[in-house]
Order: sequence, then C-alpha cells, then structure tokens
Amino acid sequence: QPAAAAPMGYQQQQPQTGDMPKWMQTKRTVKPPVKKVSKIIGDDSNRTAFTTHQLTELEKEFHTNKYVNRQRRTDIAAQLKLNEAQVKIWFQNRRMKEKKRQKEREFKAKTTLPSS
Amino acid sequence: IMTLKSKFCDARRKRRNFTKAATEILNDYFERHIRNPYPSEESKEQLARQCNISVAQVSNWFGNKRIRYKKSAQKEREDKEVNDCSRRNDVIAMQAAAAQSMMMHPF
DNA sequence: GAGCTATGATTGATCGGCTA
DNA sequence: CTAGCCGATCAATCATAGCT
Repeated sequence: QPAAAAPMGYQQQQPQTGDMPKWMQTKRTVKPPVKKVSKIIGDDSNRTAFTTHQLTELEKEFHTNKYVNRQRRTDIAAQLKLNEAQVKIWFQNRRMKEKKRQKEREFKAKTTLPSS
Repeated sequence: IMTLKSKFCDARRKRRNFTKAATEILNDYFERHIRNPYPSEESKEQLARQCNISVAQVSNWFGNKRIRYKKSAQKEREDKEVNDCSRRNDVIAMQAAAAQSMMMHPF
C-alpha cells in the first residue's frame, strides 16, 4: 500500500505532453491502478448497481428523514446489504439531488416571469 | 436489461438536442477556456440564459464535454502511438527484407 | 428499419474545503 | 483531530436522437 502520496483513485502521473492542462489529467480511476486481471474471479467493480428494491427502500427512508443517524444507517445498511458508507453517500447524493431540483425551479421562476 | 429502469424511474429522459445556436455558444465558451473549462456558477447562469436551457443542463454539458474531449484526446494519442509503432515495424520489416535480399543476392 | 455514433441525463463514488 | 456534510466533478452507463 502506497501509504503516503496519491489520494487513492488518483492517477500517479501522466507522463504525456508537457503543455497539457491539468484538467486533462485522469482524475479518478474507478478501479485503483494496481491489480488488473482480477475480473475472472471476483467482479469487484467499483460502481455498485443498486437494485430496484434497495433504491425503493432508501427512497422510502429518505421520505421519512432527510438525514440518517448512526444507528439508523447501520440498520438500513444491514437490511439492504450495503456498506454504511454507501448508505451515507446515497443520502448525501439524494439531498443534493433534491436541492438541485429546488434550485432549478427558483432559477426558472426568476427567468421566466420577469418578461414584462 | 432495461427491464427495471426506464419503467418508471426515467420517463424524464425524453432528451431533446440543444439548438445549433446554443451548442455553438457552449462550444465557444469551452474553446475560449480550454485551459480551465470550469465555468463559475455565475457563468453557468449566464450561459443558461443565452442558450435558453437550465443551469443544470449547462453543468451536464460541460461535464460531458470535458470527459469526452479528454477521452477523445487520449484516444488520438494512443492511435498515434500505434501508427508510430506500425511505422517503426514497417521500417524494421523493410530492413529485414533488405537484409534477406542481401543474403539471397549479395550483389 | 437496422446499425452506429453523437449527445443529454443520471448516479455511485471521489475530491477538497469547512465545520460541529 | 475526525467524521459527516456540501458543492462540484468524475467516470461509466443509460436511453434516445439523428445520420447512413
């Protein structure tokens, strides 16, 4: 384990063209560089595809509480067979999603109405 | 495969391509800021108004653009690498042929 | 109308900054 | 100091648009 540098998921270097803007650099690798031929056995694909059931339950929980406390998170994770981190992130993303919708409405109202 | 998804989740995915004018505005901004194609929230709102699309759509556009532009550039580089390799191999093959020729016909 | 590429949208997960 | 949150972004993928 490269304990120190590289924030995990970051491409170590990009020995390519010198005048390439930083943003062109590969920022994240869905599968940490090391170990390349491990597909044959364990499909440790990073991005987990939640099942409809899991999403439905999470959505139900979200409707009840926008935030999850330690205990409930552990409970939900167990019920849906997900990591607590995944549950935490899901709620985080879900909140951002809702906020985005709300913000969208505000902007639309601000741009559409003042047409007089 | 698409059994459980589009059913109800994404009925909103009725995409409509942006107008030519809108795309031109976005591409223009992107090109003019190729060194750092990350418009501020304010710039996004301005672009959104100019293109008559939502801020979220502007964000989506830039997100997709950056990734695809980068991917395209990478592919171009590796293709070039393959071509160079092929060229080198051709040269090697030619040299080999020449050597062979020399072996067969010393003069 | 199939086949293919272009493109807008969605989303699990990551990054960096901030704070309780 | 640390874990959770926010805001922005990434990267892969979905589903459709549009051209051949």
